[in-house]
Amino acid sequence: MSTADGVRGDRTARGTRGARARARIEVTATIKAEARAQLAVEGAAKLSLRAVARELGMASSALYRYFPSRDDLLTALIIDAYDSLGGAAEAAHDSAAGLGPARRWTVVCEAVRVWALAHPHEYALIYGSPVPGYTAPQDTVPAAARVAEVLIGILREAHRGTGLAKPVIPAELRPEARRMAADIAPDLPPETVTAMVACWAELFGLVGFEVFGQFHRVVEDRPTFFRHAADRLAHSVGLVFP
Amino acid sequence: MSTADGVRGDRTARGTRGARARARIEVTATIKAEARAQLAVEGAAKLSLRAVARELGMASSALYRYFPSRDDLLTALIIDAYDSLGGAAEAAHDSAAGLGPARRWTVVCEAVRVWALAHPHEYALIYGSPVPGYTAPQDTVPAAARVAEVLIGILREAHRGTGLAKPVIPAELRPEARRMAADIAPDLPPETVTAMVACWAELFGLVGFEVFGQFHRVVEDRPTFFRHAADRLAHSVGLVFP
DNA sequence: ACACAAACGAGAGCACTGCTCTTGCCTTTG
DNA sequence: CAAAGGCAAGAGCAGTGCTCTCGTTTGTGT
Repeated sequence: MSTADGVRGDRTARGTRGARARARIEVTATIKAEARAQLAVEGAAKLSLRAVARELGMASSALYRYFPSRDDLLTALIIDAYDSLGGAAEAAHDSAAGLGPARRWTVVCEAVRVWALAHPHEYALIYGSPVPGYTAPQDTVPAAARVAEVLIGILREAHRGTGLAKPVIPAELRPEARRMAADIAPDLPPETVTAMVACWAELFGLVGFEVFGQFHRVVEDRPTFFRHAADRLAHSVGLVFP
Repeated sequence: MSTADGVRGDRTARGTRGARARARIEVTATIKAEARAQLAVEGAAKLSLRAVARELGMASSALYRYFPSRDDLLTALIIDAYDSLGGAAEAAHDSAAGLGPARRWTVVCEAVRVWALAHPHEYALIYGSPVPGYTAPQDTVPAAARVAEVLIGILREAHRGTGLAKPVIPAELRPEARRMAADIAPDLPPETVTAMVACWAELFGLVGFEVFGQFHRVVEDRPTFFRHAADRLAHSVGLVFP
């Protein structure tokens, strides 16, 4: 057999064995780190492959061995950003293990907000206008779902106990609610899943408005405002506070 | 006096009198129109001054007589987009004059959604990542407030009648709520204004998720889903359905 | 009415970008 | 050990935003 390790016929860097392959993933990580640093300073629009290469002391053309195009570099950064945000949400959830579902919901929401404020350009990359070709690459889908997964987990646990009220839904939304529940969380009531999807989007509306400056001269005490808004979302999805 | 018409010493195009000034605003409009056309096709990232000039049959350098930089052109487009969205919201509100406040709220929300889906790149320009220097120019503030103004008008009218329930707010949010109410709508209860600001952000979270494809393979019957979400927002801000 | 100044359009040019192609080195592998 | 292929570098192309200069046109104050 031609490729000894179980990797399909990638043209470059098959496997992680060997010094060369190791160097490759290390260089890839270095490039991403430098790109992320420039992203944090200038924003996605001004991220320049040549500037990254210059800072790394290599020829710009050499960079194309690792990322076929600038958009592919951006896509890699997008996936990393989703991962970082997902990790932050999961860490916040774990750190609040002792609290009830409603409190944990708020904690996770606040973690999303804090992460977004700490990484505004990365947040813009994933929840602002999609900069590359306007259609999100399929690779980003699983990474994007991690925050939602955390929220679903909270609802699932509340559903097993008694801390979950079932929202009301009009008849015309019933079929869609059943479809969504079957796809997302078959063990939860369709009404809960529907409300959760809406709250999910609304959460990022709140965070986005703050990160992008839409609350400038409108909301001043933003932590308090957000905390209450997250509580309202929790209530709206059916979580009850003790 | 040196400048006859009451305009301060702008270096270019003082006043609207004269054939030259008229030609100037016409050329300005033509440039913006062509830029908007390219924006709709390619998105803000790929909007090119040279391409606009090429399409208009003029030298690229001539374009700088009308817009000092590419970012200034984008800023003009941003203001126009805010204006267009605000106009759509106002038109929807007027067309629903006969309905009650809660119904009108939903109608306005749906108008925002429809406008955003019809002008995705312009929506991305104003509510996605702020492409130019990351701080929104002050000129955009009044234009941005128009949608919020429509929603406030609905709440104001409901408040005069009996169609507005007062949301509940924790004590720690009281001062901020009073401050917001004083700034935004002193004639409305602080609780209402606070809930309205949150709903405002949440509305654009819902719209943004749909426009930017975050609902891909999650929500299918999006009009119905959104209508119900808008109803929930109305309920959450205190509007009661008949 | 005329002259002056401002506004204008066009062209050349600079520094920068993403990306491709070719050339030579060097590690890995059969 | 030799062939193959990953790798880095350089040159080069087409495109970009933006500046500067140069005639020309147009409006206006004396």
